[in-house]
Amino acid sequence: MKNIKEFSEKEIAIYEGALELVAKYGFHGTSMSLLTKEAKVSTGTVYHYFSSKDDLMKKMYCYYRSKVEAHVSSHLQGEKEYKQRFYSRWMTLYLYYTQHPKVLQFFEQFINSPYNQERSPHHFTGAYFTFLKEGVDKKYLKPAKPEIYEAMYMGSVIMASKINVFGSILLDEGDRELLINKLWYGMADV
Amino acid sequence: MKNIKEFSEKEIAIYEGALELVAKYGFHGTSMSLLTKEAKVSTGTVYHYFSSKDDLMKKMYCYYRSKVEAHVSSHLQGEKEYKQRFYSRWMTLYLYYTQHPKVLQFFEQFINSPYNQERSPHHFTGAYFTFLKEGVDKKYLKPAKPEIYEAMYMGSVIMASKINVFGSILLDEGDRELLINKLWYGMADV
Amino acid sequence: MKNIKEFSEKEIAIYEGALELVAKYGFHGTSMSLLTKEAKVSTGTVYHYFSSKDDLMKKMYCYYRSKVEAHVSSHLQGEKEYKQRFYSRWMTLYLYYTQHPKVLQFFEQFINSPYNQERSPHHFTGAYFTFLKEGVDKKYLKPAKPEIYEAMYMGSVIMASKINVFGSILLDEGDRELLINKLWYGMADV
Amino acid sequence: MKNIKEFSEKEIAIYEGALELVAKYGFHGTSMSLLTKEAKVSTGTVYHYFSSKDDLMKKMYCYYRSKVEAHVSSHLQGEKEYKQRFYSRWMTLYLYYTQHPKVLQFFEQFINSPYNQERSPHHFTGAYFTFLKEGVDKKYLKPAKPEIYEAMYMGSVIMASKINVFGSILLDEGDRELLINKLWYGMADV
DNA sequence: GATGAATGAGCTTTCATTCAT
DNA sequence: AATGAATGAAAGCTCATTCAT
Repeated sequence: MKNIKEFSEKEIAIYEGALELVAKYGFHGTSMSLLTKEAKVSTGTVYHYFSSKDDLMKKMYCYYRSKVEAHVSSHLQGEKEYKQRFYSRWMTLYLYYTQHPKVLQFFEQFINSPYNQERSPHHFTGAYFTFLKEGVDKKYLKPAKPEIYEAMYMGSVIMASKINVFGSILLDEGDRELLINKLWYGMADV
Repeated sequence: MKNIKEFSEKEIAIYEGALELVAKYGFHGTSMSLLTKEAKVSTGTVYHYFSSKDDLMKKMYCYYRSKVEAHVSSHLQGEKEYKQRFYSRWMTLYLYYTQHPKVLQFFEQFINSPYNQERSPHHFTGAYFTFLKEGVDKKYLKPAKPEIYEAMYMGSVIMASKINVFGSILLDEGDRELLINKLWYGMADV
Repeated sequence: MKNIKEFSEKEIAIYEGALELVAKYGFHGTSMSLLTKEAKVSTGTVYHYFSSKDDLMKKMYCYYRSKVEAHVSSHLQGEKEYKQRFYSRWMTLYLYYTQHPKVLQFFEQFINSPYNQERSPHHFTGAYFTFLKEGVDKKYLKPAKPEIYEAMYMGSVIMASKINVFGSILLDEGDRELLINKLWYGMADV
Repeated sequence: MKNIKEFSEKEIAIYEGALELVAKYGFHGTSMSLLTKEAKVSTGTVYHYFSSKDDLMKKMYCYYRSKVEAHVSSHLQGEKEYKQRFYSRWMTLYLYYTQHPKVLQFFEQFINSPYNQERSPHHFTGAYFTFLKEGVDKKYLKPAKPEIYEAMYMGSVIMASKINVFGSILLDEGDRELLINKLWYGMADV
């Protein structure tokens, strides 16, 4: 896996500038000229690292997804119990999104746009699906197609994050635990 | 509420053409010039009915939301039991989205774009939220902030639809009922 | 054949502006922004009639070639003798080029550029080649591949025009007749 | 005259890369960035040897013209008769161009572009014009302005080469001799 | 109501050139 | 001498919008 340290200063400045702008103005509203001002690089530099605006957006999606994946992974270290991991995965992602709302907004825009050529239904089709499938295979979760759990688990974490980020209401620690509990209660093979 | 019959042929042609294009090319890729070709109307006609592209997109969102709301409402007629409505609302929306994937794609793009100025976290903040709040108030659902249920209910129906539309897997009738059952099991005050 | 009257005012303004600029600054130096100023039309108008700069240049080549062809044709009316036509064709083209040096310069640049995708070696591969082939077939010219005559005839008319246009010397009426005489003397089957 | 041995490896690589690209893509299409890839040198290296793209093109024209001039000269050694030289000059240039079509294409593009600031009508205004003038002065050719002969001689050799290079037809040894014969017949003071 | 040619600001991208290494 | 990342002016082109018909 590509190490984050491999990115040059300029590349990171571009990614960070673009994140700011896409969250604020959307893909359409993020013009190259705005980006060069925000990231404080020249047009030529953007095109030195990326072959087109599309290419930038696709690589940017990979960049932030790697970051979030690394973040979630590092928060799961040492947890062995499935139920504990079920809580942690949900909560870590939720907290990341609510603390980094621009990443969430970027992901949501990307996933629902024509940039998403693999047509993934959400941001973490890999690791999270595997985790839920493991739950079914090892009988922590009641027998069912893992996609059913994927819809419930990913749907709720993303929607809860969006309610927090977009809306006015804030779910406190207790609310969040309640939600995961209900999910677990509905899904687990007690 | 504006009756669907009030729309002129041209207006509908514009909405339908735009739906096609937004699903295929996104907001960015849906230019007015492409739209006039797709809808077989002149530029002038579009600007006769809509004051700008923004105006078109916002009215188009209302148009399709009204259609879906009317569709859902008509499927709930005569159902009195909360649990029955809990099933029907979820299922009807799911079936509508999987049968009209372009509407889903349009809604998702709209909600996550800067066009969504009210910053709604999903497509049916009104009726569906009210329905879930009613469940809490009337104690059909365990006591909790209705937003918790909103995240679980709306998150799962949208995510399940997207898994069907974007992905390769198809949830059959049994799968769908299983999913709603798990939701109900997690949320209901049995 | 497309009648010149079918071209709109704007199209002609574009062709005339482009001719001016290509003659002065070459293809590379003829930017769209210069062209819109010269032709007094907007960028959009250029792209309304032509799909790209390449497309404009190709259509422009056809436009001026048609004009020159029509000019030459109209000067040959009523001439029956091959030798007389041999003189007239050469002279009419020479006079046209020296009186419209920008057309000559445009043609020469076009023919030698990658725009010339049919890889014609000169501007009038059709009518002039046919005329020389007729000369061989009907034995007005000594038996030989018509391409030999094409090289001599077209080469000399274009080079003579260029010597006049680019250089400082002017060939007078007598000089021109001398040249055609020598050509005829070399080529004709006396 | 600058000896070819004085050019460094890099300079030659640049000239050869540029020849390839100009023949393929024209002046416009030959960007410095393409050139550095083709010639396998860095941008800095190009700007070490040439002060600008214009400078490169002008020096490149001199470079290849020197090569062709040297080639033609070496083929004329020992020939004393005017008629023999008349044949050899034409034939040698023709053979060089048909064997090095990219040089011909480069010359033609250069001559007809704004790079040609001296506005030479063809590639060898020096030596070839002098040779034809000598023919008139020494009465090998009929009395006439040497420009008349220049148009016929240079026009035919360049056009014949272009017919071969661009077109499908190949003139064989006999055809070529026929052509020069006709030229000579038209021009010479028998 | 309906048309589509015309507009021009602003878009994405290119490219000759510089300069620190 | 040689490199190539960085620059930014300017290129080709798009596109929301206007308006005379």
